[in-house]
Amino acid sequence: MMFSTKAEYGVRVMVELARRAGESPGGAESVVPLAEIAEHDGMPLAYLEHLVARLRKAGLIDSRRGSRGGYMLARPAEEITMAEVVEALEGSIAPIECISQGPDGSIVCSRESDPNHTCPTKLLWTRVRFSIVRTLEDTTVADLIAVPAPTASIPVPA
Amino acid sequence: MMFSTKAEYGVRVMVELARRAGESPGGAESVVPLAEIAEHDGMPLAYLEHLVARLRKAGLIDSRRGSRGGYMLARPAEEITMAEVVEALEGSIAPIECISQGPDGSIVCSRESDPNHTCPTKLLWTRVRFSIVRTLEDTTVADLIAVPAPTASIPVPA
DNA sequence: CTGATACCCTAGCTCTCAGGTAGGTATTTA
DNA sequence: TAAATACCTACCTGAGAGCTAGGGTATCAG
Repeated sequence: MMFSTKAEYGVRVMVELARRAGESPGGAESVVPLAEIAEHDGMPLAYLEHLVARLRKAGLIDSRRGSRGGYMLARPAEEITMAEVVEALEGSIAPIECISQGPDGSIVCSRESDPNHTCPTKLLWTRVRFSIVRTLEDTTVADLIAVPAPTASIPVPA
Repeated sequence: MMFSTKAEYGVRVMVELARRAGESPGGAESVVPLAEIAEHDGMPLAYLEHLVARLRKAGLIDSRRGSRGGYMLARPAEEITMAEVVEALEGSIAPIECISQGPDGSIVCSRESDPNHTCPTKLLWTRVRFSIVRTLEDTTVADLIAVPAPTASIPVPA
């Protein structure tokens, strides 16, 4: 297990916001109260509030306070990648503790404090990290709202 | 952080075994005592013993007991993939707790106990898992023993 | 204005588990 | 036999995931 439920829950919130954004019949902004999402998906409201705070600080969602308030996506669902969402929730994406991304974008291995002792596994973790990031960047919120209908193609066990 | 030091240490052990296998001048089998690797890489010996036990049970290394005993790779370094190593150490590869691989190879989401409620994030985690596994399968122990000079940047496969 | 709604913030709680220690037994070589 | 080494089981401990608690603050309906 690698990502925590922070990513799990957070992504589900984003998907739910995107779904309801398409629902609004008039020109309404369609802000969604968090309690509604929490109940719909069976996630603890108080915990979601923490995650949503991170998403807001990352500029991925906007909020409206007060009665009739709630949250909405800050940008169209097609323009929000999972890389942004996951990074906002989990922090910098690193497949293993010793690997991180420096401010200049280069991959840094904390085992290599001694410069003439390169870490043999750095190549592996760099590759893994790259493939994860690329996959997350290639998937947007919009990709996840179009889940196929549960009716067809799912065989019901006897 | 996603993989633990189990993967980190275990991979380093495999690489070290591969390196010393190429050293033997005669036709010697070149078994390596674990204490030697532990000291060379600065890893705790008692902890390594646990990890090595997993690698042995997975058939990735062989052992010889008694004085002058030690460990050696069970197969050529080119034929041992990181997917095997990491899976032996960490268990089944899953990017998140709710996702796992069923016995038939299909990806299972534990949130989908209710068959008419498909999990919207399953697509994402499936994609991420697939990209991780593919990267691990494409990298062998042999790829890591040839560490480039500290100067060069690290290439990433397309 | 007043209350209800719902966002927003800070603290702290609990249980799991990564990461490691300890101490013993079995097996081989010299 | 003595030393070296693999092998096994049990235990310990700090940190962090995954919450809960309880307040504060902005906004809107009436």
